[in-house]
Amino acid sequence: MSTVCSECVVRDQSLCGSLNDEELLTLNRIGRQRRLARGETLVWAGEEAVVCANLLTGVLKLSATTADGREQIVGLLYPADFVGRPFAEEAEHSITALTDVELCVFPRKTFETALENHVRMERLLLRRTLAALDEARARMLLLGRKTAEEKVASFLLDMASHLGGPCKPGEASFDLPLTRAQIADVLGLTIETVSRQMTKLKRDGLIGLPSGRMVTIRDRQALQHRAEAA
Amino acid sequence: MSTVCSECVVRDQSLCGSLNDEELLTLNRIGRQRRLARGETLVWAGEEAVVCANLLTGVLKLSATTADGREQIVGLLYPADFVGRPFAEEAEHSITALTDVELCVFPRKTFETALENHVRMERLLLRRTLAALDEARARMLLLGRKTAEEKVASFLLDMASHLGGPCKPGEASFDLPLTRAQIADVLGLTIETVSRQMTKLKRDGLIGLPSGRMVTIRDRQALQHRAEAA
DNA sequence: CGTCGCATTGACCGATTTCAACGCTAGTGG
DNA sequence: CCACTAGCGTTGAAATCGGTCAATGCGACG
Repeated sequence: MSTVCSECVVRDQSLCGSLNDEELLTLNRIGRQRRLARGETLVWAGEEAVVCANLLTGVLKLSATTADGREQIVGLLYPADFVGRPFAEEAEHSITALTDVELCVFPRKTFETALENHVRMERLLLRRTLAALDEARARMLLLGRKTAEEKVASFLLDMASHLGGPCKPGEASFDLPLTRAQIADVLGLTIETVSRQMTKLKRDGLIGLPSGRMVTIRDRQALQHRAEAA
Repeated sequence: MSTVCSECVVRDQSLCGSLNDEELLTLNRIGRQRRLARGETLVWAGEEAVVCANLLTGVLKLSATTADGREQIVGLLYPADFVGRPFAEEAEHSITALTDVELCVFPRKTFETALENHVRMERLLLRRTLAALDEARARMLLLGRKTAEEKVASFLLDMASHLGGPCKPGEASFDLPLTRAQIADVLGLTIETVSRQMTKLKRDGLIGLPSGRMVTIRDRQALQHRAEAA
């Protein structure tokens, strides 16, 4: 893991891509690299939100819970995504590593100041936040109006586009970074329903499940069809 | 409806609150007042997103639909809220008036330029977008993990805080701007379930339903309790 | 080999949907 | 003035999707 921003693996895709070399030096000074093991939590909902970060490698989940412990995953973060919530004293959501993770962490307050001093970065964050809002709303449609089968199909396509490289037309394989329980928490279902829907899709030949977390998209078009209609 | 920004009903609460009088003049020039009747649509999902706006009076809904016509309302907008999606060519959601509405409308492109020239406004939009994202995610928890009763109770409390004036401790009455069908589309339920849950809350004395759209919060605390636990 | 965590499968149950009837209110036109 | 209709809301009965509970399978790891 390099300690120099200019050699960063997500240099051009992350928010920092908006900075020139000189500005990067400033950021370099306030940022700190950090690793999280699978399962570790960076931020706890309800506690003070101390940090922001850029995600370098791995996958994070953003989750909310009811008072009695039901959990809903409200977002997944991938490399180059911005992590955290500037301008909020208290964290609304927990942020937890689904895989081992590398982050470039900033103290939130310091980062907020940096934002104000680097308009282009602020602008980029605005665009990303707007995009995240669109995505969240798309997921509201999924949660509120889609059937279990549609949810699972949509989820698999989503994962494929994030993990299976740039959208290939035909087959694609990838290793799910989530357990069935976590998938259930993304989709607002139970473990059992997720499992049943996946075996159904497998039986119907749309996907393959060679082993535990491995998934192969066999017929992307049919899958897309199931993600939309009843 | 005044045509001068400085006399605007939402002058201080809207995005424009970040502008000084001189800057307001610039915006005054590009903005145009517009009324929508209940049921009229400002933006259609899938079409080019031509406008942004500030909402002056009334309530708007933001909605997404599946290919086969199921609808999910993904947001409600109240006076002083910002309307539209800068930096997107195509609208992801339809924007429709739930009541008669007054707007201050800007051509999207022009508004984007204005944003870039007025950093304080851009900054304010960033904060609002971050807040909207938090809200969307809270609603994801509701859609994915709450029961019908919890959804309806949460919804009523939400409406009360928006329409019943600043959060009074005891009773509060308001006129719902939504039909039962629209409430169902907000909560990811059916009309019938919404109706049944509301009569249940009424039977139990937590709310009153004097006539069609009128609602009285009788016991806010009990209602809050039902919004959270099973 | 035993255990632990995760995944699958089956049987049953129940909350919510679906389908259908009915009621209320407001507007309309005879 | 009063049927008559249209739109919205309520209520009931039946069906269903997904949840719950419980058993089993399967690998990895000590």
